Amino acid sequence: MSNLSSTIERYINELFGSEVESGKSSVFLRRKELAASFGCVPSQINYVLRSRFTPEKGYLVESQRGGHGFIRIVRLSYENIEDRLKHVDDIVGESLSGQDREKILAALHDRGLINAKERLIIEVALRYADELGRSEFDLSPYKRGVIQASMLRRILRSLALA
Amino acid sequence: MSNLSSTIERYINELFGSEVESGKSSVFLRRKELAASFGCVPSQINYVLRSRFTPEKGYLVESQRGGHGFIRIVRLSYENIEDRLKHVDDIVGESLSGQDREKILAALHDRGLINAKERLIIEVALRYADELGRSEFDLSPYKRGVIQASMLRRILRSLALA
DNA sequence: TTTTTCTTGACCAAAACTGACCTTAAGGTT
DNA sequence: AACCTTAAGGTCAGTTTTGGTCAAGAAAAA
Repeated sequence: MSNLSSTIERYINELFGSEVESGKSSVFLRRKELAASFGCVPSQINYVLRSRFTPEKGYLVESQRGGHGFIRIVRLSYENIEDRLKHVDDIVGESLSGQDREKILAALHDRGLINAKERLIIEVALRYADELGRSEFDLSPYKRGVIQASMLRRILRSLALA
Repeated sequence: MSNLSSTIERYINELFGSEVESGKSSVFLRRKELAASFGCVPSQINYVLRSRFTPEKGYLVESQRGGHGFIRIVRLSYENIEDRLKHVDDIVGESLSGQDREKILAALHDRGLINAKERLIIEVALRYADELGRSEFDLSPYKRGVIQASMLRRILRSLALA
């Protein structure tokens, strides 16, 4: 529990403050300073970012090297995560056929969980994965469906956090 | 907080003014004057242009040496579909490294071509493809980059057409 | 015991900035 | 014209300042 990474994670979360509702808040860090203040090597910070502040969890991380470099963590809001997450596993099964895909995306769109543009992006990504699995890796339709299902689950999870 | 380059970048952006809707606006500079007014060497201006006013960010830079020399920065707009498609192919190369991915998505986000949520979806989809290519199919980093590049191209093309 | 997560340090990459040296254009001089 | 001078801007390599990556070992969890 009280390992360094979790401590640093907690510290960064405190930096975000308690403004739970704001749609999109962000925090700036200096890698070297942060590492120094926790008495660890700088790459430890990268580890924390890589393992805790991922897009899959609703965060975007940007950075700049060189003089006045920085690390910026963007959090895309944070509300009734539980509810929305619950839907995701309900809605997306183990494997997704082409027809499932359309039906599910239509349903998500209807329910207002995604808008038209988001639906388009997801659709294109899933179809590309399907096509690649067929033409490049010669996968069975079922396996391709499994891949699409996990990709969709990931996207929806990250969206649920966002 | 900010470095010189970013300050100069901001200044130039102010020169463009807020006429967001004029199809193709441009700005003229004298390199030496600008450098003098920011108290830096002239080549600093070239650095700012090279790093901030790139085609990827939607700009073209022209210049003329000699007496009455100048630097002209043109802000491009992509009104018709062909231009947008061409721009997509322009900025997404053959293969994408993890850093290319972040840079391109950040640039598209900055320019308002995608919003934070859309960026998150794309990011998660690309990362999933990358991870799958690595852990499931044991692909080389380059090949994984190729896959991500084509996936991103498809997504952006579909958005350009929409 | 096996697997996953954490931690570290050596090495790498990129951004910012500077200054010495190069190229090009305009306009005057011969 | 041909040449020279002056007034731009361009390039490049070196330095400094950050952050990034990766692999190996330690610690914790399963």
